[in-house]
Amino acid sequence: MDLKELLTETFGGIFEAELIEELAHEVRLQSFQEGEVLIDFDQYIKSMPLLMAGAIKIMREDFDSGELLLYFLEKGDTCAMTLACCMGDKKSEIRAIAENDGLVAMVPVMKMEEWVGKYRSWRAFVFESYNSRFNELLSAIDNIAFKHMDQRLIDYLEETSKVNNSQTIQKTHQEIANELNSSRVVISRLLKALENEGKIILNRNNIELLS
DNA sequence: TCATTAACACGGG
DNA sequence: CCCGTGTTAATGA
Repeated sequence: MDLKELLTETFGGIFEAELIEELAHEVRLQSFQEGEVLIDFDQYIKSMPLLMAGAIKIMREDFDSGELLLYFLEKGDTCAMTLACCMGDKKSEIRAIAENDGLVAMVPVMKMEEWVGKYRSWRAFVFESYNSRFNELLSAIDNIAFKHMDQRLIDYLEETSKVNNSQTIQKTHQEIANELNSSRVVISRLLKALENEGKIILNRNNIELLS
C-alpha cells in the first residue's frame, strides 16, 4: 500500500483530497516498537505525529517518581501536547511510550501551521484533537478523584484490551500497578477478586478478559 | 477503613 | 536461581 492510500484509509473521512495529497508529499513515515519511548519530559518537539497504526500510552510522572497513565492514542489520533509544544516552542510535559508496534506520520511544524489557515478540515482536526484530549484528561481526573481502585482497574483492563485488539493483556501486576500509580499488593488482590467473580482468568504474565 | 511497605513461600521457566 | 504471584502482618493516612 502506498503512502497516499494509507493516509486516505486513516483520514479520508475527514480531510479533503487536496490535503491528503499535500500530506503525502510532506509527511515522513516512522515505525515504532512496543515499549519504545517516543517523547520524553522536557523534550522539544519538532514535528507533529499522526498515528497511523498501533497505540501509544501517554504518561505523566510525579515528583517522587510515581507514574500515571493519562490516556491512550489510537489510529487517527494526534498528540495534543505536541500541538502546544510545536506552536509555542515549549518542552513536553508528558512521556509517550508505544503500547504496541505501530506507525506514525510526522508532519513538519511549518506545514502544520500553514494548513491551519489553508484547510478547514485541518483546522477542525486540530481543534477536535484538543477537545477530545481535554475530555480524556477530565475523565482521567474523575478516575483518580472519584473512583476507587477496583473500578479504575476494570477501566484500565478494558481500555488496554481495546487498544491492543485482544482479550488477553500481556502485563504483569507490577506493570499495571505502575501505570495506575498503585502497589502490586493492591492490584494482585483486586485482580484475584475479579477472577473469583468470574470476570477474568489470571495467568503468569497475562490476564484474560471474559466479559 | 483501606493503601502501602516489607517480608516470605510457592512454582514455572 | 530468578521472577511473577499470592498472602500476611505492621504501619500510616
